[in-house]
Amino acid sequence: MQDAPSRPYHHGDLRRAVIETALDMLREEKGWQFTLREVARRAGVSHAAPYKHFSDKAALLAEIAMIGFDRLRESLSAAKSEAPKTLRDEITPLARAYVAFGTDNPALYRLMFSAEEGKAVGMHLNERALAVFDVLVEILRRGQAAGSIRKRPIEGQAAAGWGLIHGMTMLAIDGLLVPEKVGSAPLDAALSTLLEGLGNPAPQQ
Amino acid sequence: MQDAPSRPYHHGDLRRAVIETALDMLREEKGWQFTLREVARRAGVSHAAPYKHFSDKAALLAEIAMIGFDRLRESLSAAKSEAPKTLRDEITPLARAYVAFGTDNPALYRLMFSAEEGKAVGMHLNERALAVFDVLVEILRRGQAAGSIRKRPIEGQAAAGWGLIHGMTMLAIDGLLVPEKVGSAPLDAALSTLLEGLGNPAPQQ
DNA sequence: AATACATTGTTGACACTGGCTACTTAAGGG
DNA sequence: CCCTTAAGTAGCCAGTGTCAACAATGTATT
Repeated sequence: MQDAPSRPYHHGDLRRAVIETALDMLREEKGWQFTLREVARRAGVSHAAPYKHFSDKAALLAEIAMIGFDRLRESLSAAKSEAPKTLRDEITPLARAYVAFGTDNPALYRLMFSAEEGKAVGMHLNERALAVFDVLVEILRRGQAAGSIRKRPIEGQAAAGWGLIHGMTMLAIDGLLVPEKVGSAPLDAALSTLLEGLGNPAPQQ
Repeated sequence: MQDAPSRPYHHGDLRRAVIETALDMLREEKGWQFTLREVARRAGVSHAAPYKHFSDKAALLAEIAMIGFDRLRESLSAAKSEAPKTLRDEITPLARAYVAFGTDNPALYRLMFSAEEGKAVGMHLNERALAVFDVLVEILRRGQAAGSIRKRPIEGQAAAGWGLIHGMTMLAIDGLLVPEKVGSAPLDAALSTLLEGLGNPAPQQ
């Protein structure tokens, strides 16, 4: 990590630098144009340098998408509340963190869910995506065990949860959650409806 | 509409043909690479011909996105049941038609929700997108009036509905609704949860 | 009917970008 | 001192959007 005014011939840690630069680009531009040359340019290296670390554009993209899922998971872990009293207390911060991740990294989030960007990679990618799904399943399972959640097939409940959050995230990214139509806090409102669908009639608010 | 072996110099209705060809392409390829030249090629005209009907690539794209929303609306109208007895009977076919539209036209659906593909167009595009939203609001409003739906702010309920359907559609397009994780009929299951969140406790199933 | 005009196509080219591939050059490690 | 690694330079090749000039066809006007 040398910061010498005249950079040394060898960058030292270009692989990481390229990934970081790419992530920065995806954070800034919603518009999804991603060129290797541009990444190299912004990383301050020649346009062919990345090829020493990534066999292919698709390879870089795939790795970035995976990292995206990892970071999403970190965001969710960080947002996890310690001793949630109600299901709402448990889910709300997670949902907010999820949507925030999407709106903070619009192009990255789209990339993560574009699939078929490498076929063979698809498997691993799906694994990581479905790992996020598992977090939700876990919460619901505990909720059912504790009796705060209706006894329904968990997959269906989790599908509803993931679908809702994913959908709200996408709509938010696309600027479609305009307040005039959808109210001031659409996510919270939607969550309320979801929670009423998940929770047992009695105890929940 | 002449089918003469040697096509006449003038296509006759190229504008429509270009749009139709483009829609075909978007229906086939999930992978979202869309070039004017390819459209022209497949439409059987020279690569510059489309410029007589569309000032710009963005213009064509914008028009196609709008048509996409129109067709989505038609699909929904066609799926509307006549005399639905329950809220579930009313919403299920609509939701299925919505998701089916997405999975049948993956690239088109993505295009419709990519926004910023023309800025100025964004307004009109959003109008049409939100028109779909209004369909949902209408159903919910009647449901509330009839007493089959909880009295909550409608925007929130509609946001939950749209978010859920949109999210499920996206997940389906991306092949993320794998049965092992998410069950055999994830949409129906998710709808059940949603409906339990929307409906009043007593009458609903 | 003949001619002018507007439409709608074709051809060809330009500018540019972008992925990728040699080949060359620096630097560090055995 | 050599050899591997990691960077730079140069360039190829394929596309793409777009424009300008030309050709065919239909339409209106005289």
